[in-house]
Amino acid sequence: MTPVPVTARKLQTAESRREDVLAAAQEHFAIKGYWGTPTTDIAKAAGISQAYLFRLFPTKQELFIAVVERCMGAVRESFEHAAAPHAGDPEAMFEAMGRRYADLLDDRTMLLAQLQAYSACSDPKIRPAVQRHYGKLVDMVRESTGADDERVSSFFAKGLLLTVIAAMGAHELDAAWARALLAGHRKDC
Amino acid sequence: MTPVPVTARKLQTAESRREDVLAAAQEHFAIKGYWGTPTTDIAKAAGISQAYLFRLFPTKQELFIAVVERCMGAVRESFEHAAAPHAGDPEAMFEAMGRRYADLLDDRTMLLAQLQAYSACSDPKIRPAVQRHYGKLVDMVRESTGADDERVSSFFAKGLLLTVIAAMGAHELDAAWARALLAGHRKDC
DNA sequence: AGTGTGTGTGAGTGCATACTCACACCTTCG
DNA sequence: CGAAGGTGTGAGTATGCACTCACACACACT
Repeated sequence: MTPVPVTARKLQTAESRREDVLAAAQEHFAIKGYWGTPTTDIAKAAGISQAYLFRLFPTKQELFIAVVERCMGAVRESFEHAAAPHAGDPEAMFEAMGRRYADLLDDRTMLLAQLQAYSACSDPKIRPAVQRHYGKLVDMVRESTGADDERVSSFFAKGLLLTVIAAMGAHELDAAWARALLAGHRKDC
Repeated sequence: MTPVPVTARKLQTAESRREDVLAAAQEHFAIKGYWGTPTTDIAKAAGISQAYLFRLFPTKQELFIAVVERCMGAVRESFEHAAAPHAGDPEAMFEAMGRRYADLLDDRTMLLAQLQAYSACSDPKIRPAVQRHYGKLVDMVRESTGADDERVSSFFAKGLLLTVIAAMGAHELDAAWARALLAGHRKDC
C-alpha cells in the first residue's frame, strides 16, 4: 500500500520559508509575548521543523526582532499609503491614518505584537530595535503631516489606548468604562 | 568558632512575608513580565525559599494577579489622594493626577508592571483580573471628575503613552521623535 | 549518471522551571 | 515541660525549552 507517491516533497526557497515563519511567529508572539512563546510552536505553525527554523533565524531573539521590524514597517507603510492622498491637510491625514489603525485592529496580531515589543524592551538587543522602528514611525507621521508635537503625541497616545483596549478585550465587554474609553473612536471595534 | 548564635532565626508573620514577596515580584514582573520571570528569582529577592513562596501563593499565576491588584490599587489610591483637594474642578483634578502619574514613573516598576499586565491578558485567569482593576480605575476617575468621556479617554491615553515611553527608554534618548511625544508633559521624566 | 549546493529533519543535549514533599525549627499556651 | 500549630527549607521531580548535529533528500548543471 501507499506505493506510488512516497516522495512528494516540494522544496521552497529559504526566502519564502522565512516569510512563513515571520507570519507564524507574529501570530504567536502577539498572544504570549517574547518569553511566553516557545520556538517549537512557531515551527509547527509554520509547517517546518524546529531545526530548520534555527537555520533560518539563528536565535529566538533575532526572530523576534525581525517580527518587530515586519510589524512596525507594515504599519508605517500602511499609514503612508493612507495619508498620501491628503497631503497638505494634516487633520485629514490624521483621520485617514486613524481609520487605517482601526482596520489594523481587525487582525489584532499586528498591534498586539507591538505591545509585546514594548514589553520585551528589557532585553538589551530588543530595546534598540524597538526604539529605532517606533522612532521611524513617529518621524514619518511628524514629517508627513507637519503637525505640531502635541497633535502628534496625542495621535500616538490614542493609538496605544486602542491597542491596550484590544489586548485586554475591553471592547467586547459593554461596561460603562470601556465605552467611555472608546468615545470618539470607531464604535465597531 | 561561631559557637554562640547557632540559631538566630527570627520568624515573621505570613502576612509580612506575603508583602515582601509582592514587592519583590512586582519589581521582577515589571522587567521581564509574567512568562519571563522565574519564581526562583522572586523567592531569592524576597529572601525566602521557593518552597515557601509556593505556600504563600499557590501558583505563579495567582501571585501575578496579586501583583496586578496591588499596583492598580496603589495607582487608584494615589489618584484619589491627589485629586481630592480639587474636588469640583475637573481640570485641576486631571492636572493633579497627571503630576502624580509622573511621580509614579520614578519607580518605573509600578507602571511597567501594569504594561506587563496588559501583555499577559491572553491568560484566561489574568485577563478578567486586569479588566476588573483597570475598570475600577477608570470608573473612579470618571465619577470623581465628572468629566466627559473624551476627556477621560485622552487622560488614560496619555498615561499609556508615558508608560510605553518609559518601557522603551525613549525619555533618555534625546531624539526629536522622543521629545515630540513628550510635548506637553513633564520634561523631567 | 554524477556531483554540488541548498532545503529539510529526527533525535538528541543540557539546562531552567513550576511545583512538591518530607522534614526542621520557632513560638505559644496549658 | 510538652504538645500543637505556624514558619521555613533542602532536595527533589517531571516537564519544557533553546539550540545542535549528523544525516537525508531535492534540484540544477554538466
